[in-house]
Amino acid sequence: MEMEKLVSLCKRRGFLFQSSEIYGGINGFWDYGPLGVELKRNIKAAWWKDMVTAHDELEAANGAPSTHEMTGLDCTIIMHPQVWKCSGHFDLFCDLMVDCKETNKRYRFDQVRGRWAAAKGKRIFVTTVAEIDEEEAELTRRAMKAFKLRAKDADQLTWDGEAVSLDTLDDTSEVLAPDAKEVGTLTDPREFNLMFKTIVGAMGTEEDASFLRPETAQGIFVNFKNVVDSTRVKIPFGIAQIGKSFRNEITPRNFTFRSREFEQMEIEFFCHPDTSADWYKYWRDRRFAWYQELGLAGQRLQLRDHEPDELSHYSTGTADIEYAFPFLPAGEYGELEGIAHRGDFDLRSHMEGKLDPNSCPLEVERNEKGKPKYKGSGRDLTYRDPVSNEKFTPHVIEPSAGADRATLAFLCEAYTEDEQPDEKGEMQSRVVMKFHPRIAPIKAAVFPLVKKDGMPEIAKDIYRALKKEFPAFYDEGGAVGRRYRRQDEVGTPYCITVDGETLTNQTVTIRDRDTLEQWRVKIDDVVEEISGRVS
RNA sequence: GCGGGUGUAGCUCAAUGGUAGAGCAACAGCCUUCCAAGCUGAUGACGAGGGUUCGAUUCCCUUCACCCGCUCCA
Repeated sequence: MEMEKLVSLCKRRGFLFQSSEIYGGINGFWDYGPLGVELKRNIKAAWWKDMVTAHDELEAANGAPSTHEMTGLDCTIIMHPQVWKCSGHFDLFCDLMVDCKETNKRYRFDQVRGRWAAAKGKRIFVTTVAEIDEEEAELTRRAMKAFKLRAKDADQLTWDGEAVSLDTLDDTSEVLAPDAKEVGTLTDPREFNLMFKTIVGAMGTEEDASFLRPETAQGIFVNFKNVVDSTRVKIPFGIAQIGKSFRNEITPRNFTFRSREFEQMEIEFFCHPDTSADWYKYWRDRRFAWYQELGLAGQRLQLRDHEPDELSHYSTGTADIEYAFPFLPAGEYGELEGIAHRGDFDLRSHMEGKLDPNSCPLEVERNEKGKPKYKGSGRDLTYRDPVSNEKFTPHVIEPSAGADRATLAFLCEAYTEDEQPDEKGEMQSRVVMKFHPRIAPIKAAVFPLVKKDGMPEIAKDIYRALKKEFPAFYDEGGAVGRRYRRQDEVGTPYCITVDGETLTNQTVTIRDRDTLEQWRVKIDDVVEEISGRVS
């Protein structure tokens, strides 16, 4: 399926629009139209129901180490700025970057290190981004090459000072960029804010700057103690949240896949360190099955465990649930959800101060004076087990899903072109959105076969009864075949038709979107019949 | 951020230095007793800004957006 067909259908039928379209649009922002909002709401509602409200905490789920509880939360988009400093986002998301005009590569200004080198009467600042233990060898290799020195002439190369970070230099005109052949190809450092910055308070200044959250997770961590203290939940338990997050993506692209404003569905699951590995496996498999149950059952969905070298130092396991979106090259997958074992990194960071993710065991990152680089809250976020009386910092399993990406995947998966016979028996192409009935924006449409003999009145009564239970649609215009096709294109799973037989025996036909099969049910049973199939 | 391409009606496309046509969709009506594209009618567009020109949708510049490749994907 070509992506343009889906994009076109999404606009034509009101699933997705470009944000601010009448003004030319704005890059990285998308609006959900009348049908899109129903689809996405259904996906979020299914997630919330399956993960939170319908969860059975009295019995251990299949594959789970024990019973567990689930609860919800909804916190603010703007939070105390210290949250982002301790979470690590401030350092990761607010960087000075330099670009190399020769190689088009981009580097973090403070991560490029180099040393003044001189030979043949010239002096340049040779740089590298190599690991610290390879730095000296790499600098030497690059300097020799830059001065066109052979190995036997190594003694002609002289160094001036120790290797330092690039951000200690005033200008970059004599810098040999890490991958460049020419000198002076780096741009001036430019601020790269991947978090949206805003000012809190009408009279606020830069000192009152805060950020729109780049993930919903931190709101859960900072409320961990509130939830434990205000409810009777006991570990193991999870806190779920659905909400908007914002990232100033460098290259928003691929329809809604990488948007600057997006919605996440996240669970932070808190458990004892000893059982955390089992819980990680449980969530990984459970979340994968969730997508399959809602219709992403084919080869395009995959569960991929991260390679050890992909993992953060503190994570003992991370897996991505990925979908082969049609806009990606063959064989490539895009992330729908990541399930990460995060250890005690987050809670400890909010207690003690930002931890250095590269330290092992994890230690607080410190500044030149030996003080924590970013001070934590100082609050005790440990947990005391009421039975064993053991006190520990819970470990966290984080299934973090993108609601917009899931919506897009369901749209892609649903889009189907098939051939069905017309009234003359000739095959005609048909576009049908094969949504799982649970997430279909409209659950049922009601048609009078023709506009006479009281059929519209009967159809309208059925329509009203259906509408009390779920989104339904009434249509009496044009040939009935055309009305069926219209519903196919928006993925309505069932069409109910009032015909001549209805007038004599009080039954109507129900037509299945995918098979086109029809069967008759009594008017009084229609609501129950459809309800049983769409919830 | 770099390079290439594109931008005309809701969608898919056409034409033109003298303000634009079609098909489908949508709307009203007719006809229709089960799988769109019969009939009649009315509606609807040159992404934005600037320049050249008597006159720009057309040529030029800028900008915005989308697509492809690179980069990025924390």
